[in-house]
Amino acid sequence: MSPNLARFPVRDYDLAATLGCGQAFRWDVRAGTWRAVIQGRWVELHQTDGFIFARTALPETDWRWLENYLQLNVDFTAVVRSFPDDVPMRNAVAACRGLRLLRQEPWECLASFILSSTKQIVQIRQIIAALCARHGEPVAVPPGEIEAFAFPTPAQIAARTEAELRDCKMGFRAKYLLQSARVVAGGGLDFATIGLLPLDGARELLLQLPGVGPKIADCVLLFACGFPTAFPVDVWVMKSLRRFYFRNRRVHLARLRDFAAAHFGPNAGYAQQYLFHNLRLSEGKSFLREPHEL
DNA sequence: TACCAGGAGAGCG
DNA sequence: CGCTCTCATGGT
Repeated sequence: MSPNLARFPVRDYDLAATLGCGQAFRWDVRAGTWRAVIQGRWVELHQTDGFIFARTALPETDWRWLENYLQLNVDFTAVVRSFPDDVPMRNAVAACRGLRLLRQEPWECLASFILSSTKQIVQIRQIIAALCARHGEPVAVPPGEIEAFAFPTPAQIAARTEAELRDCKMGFRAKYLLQSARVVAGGGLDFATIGLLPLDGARELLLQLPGVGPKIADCVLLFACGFPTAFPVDVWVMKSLRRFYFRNRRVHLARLRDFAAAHFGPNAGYAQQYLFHNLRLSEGKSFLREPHEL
């Protein structure tokens, strides 16, 4: 096989749901084919007949970066088996079976979710696309493909002004992104060590960054740092938990966290993603859809 | 047009 | 603490 092509056998993997569900914001889909830039590499994916097919712009000798990103080694059956056997979880798994959690780059994940607060997923995607196009490095793309950009490094963002970032339509989040970028670029936060800490200690470090509260911290811990019990609580998860487990009563975040740890088990973060998406689907929010043909 | 979005921080009692 | 208000911007 050509050195820029690869093929991975998969079971219980819904690539479209996984890439289009709003855990990562840089994927574009066209005719069932997904394109993005991961770790500075242009990559194109599609799924058919039990395989995920990958194409890169440049030759690859080692595909572990992609296998890791897609979490191909995760035993999906074991994850689902670890969920509580109750009606809300059974319904959620049935509704979005094959939805996986990705393993994203920590800085990109952190920056993306700093930009996510009180924004719709479509708008988050637009902000991040603008940020990358203006301040990220161009990457190699195959002939005929449109230009693509790496996610800007902490140093690249730290070197910008708040006004330049605001020009990417991120509003009041510009200040948070800039300040957090300067902390990370200055060595004030090391993602390599965060993954070695206990969950509470790792969360505490992230919470020190401006613009990072409990929800965003847990998104980074779950989506990028490998903490399977991190449990981001946004409005959707709150709504779902209140409806199904708290008789629609209001619940404090700390209490919710204790409940999640006790009830959802070692893959609580995975369970959270299923509850999130099942509620969104039931309320008319879809996964990322292809642009309409004219 | 009006509403609201995968929140966080500051000010208040 | 616990509550409320504000922060920018644009999709629906």
